[in-house]
Amino acid sequence: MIKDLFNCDHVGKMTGDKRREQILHTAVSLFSQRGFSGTTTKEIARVAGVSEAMVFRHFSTKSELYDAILGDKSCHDGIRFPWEENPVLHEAIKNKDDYNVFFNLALNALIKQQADENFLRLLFYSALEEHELADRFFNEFVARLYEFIGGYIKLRQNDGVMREMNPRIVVRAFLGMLIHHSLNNILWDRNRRLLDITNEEAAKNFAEIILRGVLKKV
Amino acid sequence: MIKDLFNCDHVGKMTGDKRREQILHTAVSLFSQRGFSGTTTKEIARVAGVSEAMVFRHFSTKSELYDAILGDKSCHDGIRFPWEENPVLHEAIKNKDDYNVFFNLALNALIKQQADENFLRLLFYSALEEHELADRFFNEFVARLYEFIGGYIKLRQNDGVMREMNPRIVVRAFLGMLIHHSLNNILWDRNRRLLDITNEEAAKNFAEIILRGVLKKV
DNA sequence: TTGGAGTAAGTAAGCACTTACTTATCATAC
DNA sequence: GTATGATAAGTAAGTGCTTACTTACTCCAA
Repeated sequence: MIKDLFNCDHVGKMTGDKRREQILHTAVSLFSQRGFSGTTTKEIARVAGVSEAMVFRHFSTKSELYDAILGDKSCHDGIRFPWEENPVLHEAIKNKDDYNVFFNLALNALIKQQADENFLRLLFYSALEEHELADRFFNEFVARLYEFIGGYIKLRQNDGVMREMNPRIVVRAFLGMLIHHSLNNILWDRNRRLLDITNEEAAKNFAEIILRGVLKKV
Repeated sequence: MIKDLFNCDHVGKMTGDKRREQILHTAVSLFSQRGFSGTTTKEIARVAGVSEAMVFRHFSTKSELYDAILGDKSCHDGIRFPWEENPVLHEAIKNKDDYNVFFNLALNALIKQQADENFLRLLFYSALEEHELADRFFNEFVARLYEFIGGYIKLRQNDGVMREMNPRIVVRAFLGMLIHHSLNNILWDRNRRLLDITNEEAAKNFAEIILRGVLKKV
């Protein structure tokens, strides 16, 4: 019963691919909690419910196990762009509905970051530890996000409704609010002592602030 | 000569206190670069230019060495409030010169964060590793910062010049811009590929955005 | 001559990783 | 249907090296 619900706890033999995937997910979870050097292969094996030798059958070194995260499907799920499969955002952009563009971007980001706490932790660990993962995420995701949001701002500047200023500074300010808010909730203020608001409230306020900051008239 | 410049490299005997301090500073530097579990006592000793036994004479365990950072003077230098010894900010607050209040807060924060990269890295490592340092910094510094800036916003709301909204959300948005910008410069975009601006430019733009976001009329 | 600064050379436990072996699975031959 | 054998999943018990930490000592200035 329970084994069916948590298919990771499956006891007995598994197919190679399934076991590999399970070890990888266990590793991601542990690396995100304790970092690379804070995680031991012994513990990965223990949590995955196999012997240490099995870990090394599937991944020849601990580093290779970390590197394999890059190629993992669920990792690339974390790198899903906001404009993909988001008809509401598409509509808002088409209609040049500035508030809903920024509100939607904010809300989506906050929800995703909240749901994938582990991925955010992993990303920060890998940035501090200067692992390729951080670099790749930056180049493949963040850089494109800057182009996308920056592009929209430039468009609205050409329309004459937004003030002339470096669009990328606006993007940095906006993403700063979002990431900092998530980081507070995940890392520093888990019990919401300083600020306890819903994602909707946060998205609404951040969208308002950034728009008033950049629009010529509200 | 060099030994005088870098008083840490002093060879030969030192007084106990001086050696203790030097080992501590070496440790802070290494912990901030590689995290707690990524740093070995052997390397701390090597970089400090003493035997490992000396490290354990001054600090009975590796953890105690980490904990000692909390009590270190230079750590509390990192925790220096923006309203201390900053007459320009004081003046701006007294005159209710909103732009200069926020511009000053931003510029000071950015300069300090840039100068003390190591401290920021240490703070993030300790937050991820759930070390007391992060908690203490949050309670002693961040919480008070929220009260201070939030208090100013509330004051200006009572004056009728700022919109009615949760002041703490504004503080979060503002600090988010600042910290995220520094984090980008330190961690992800060291060569300023995405955005290459001076601290003054950043402070000016961030102050403008947050003020337009919260003021009734600019 | 004594007390504190300093070290060389340990120790036990823990680390990433290996070896030599045992079990389960399943297609095929009978 | 059942025995068989190849193959892949799995492990217990290591390997040598590194880790945090200790011991038993030397050196030197006051």
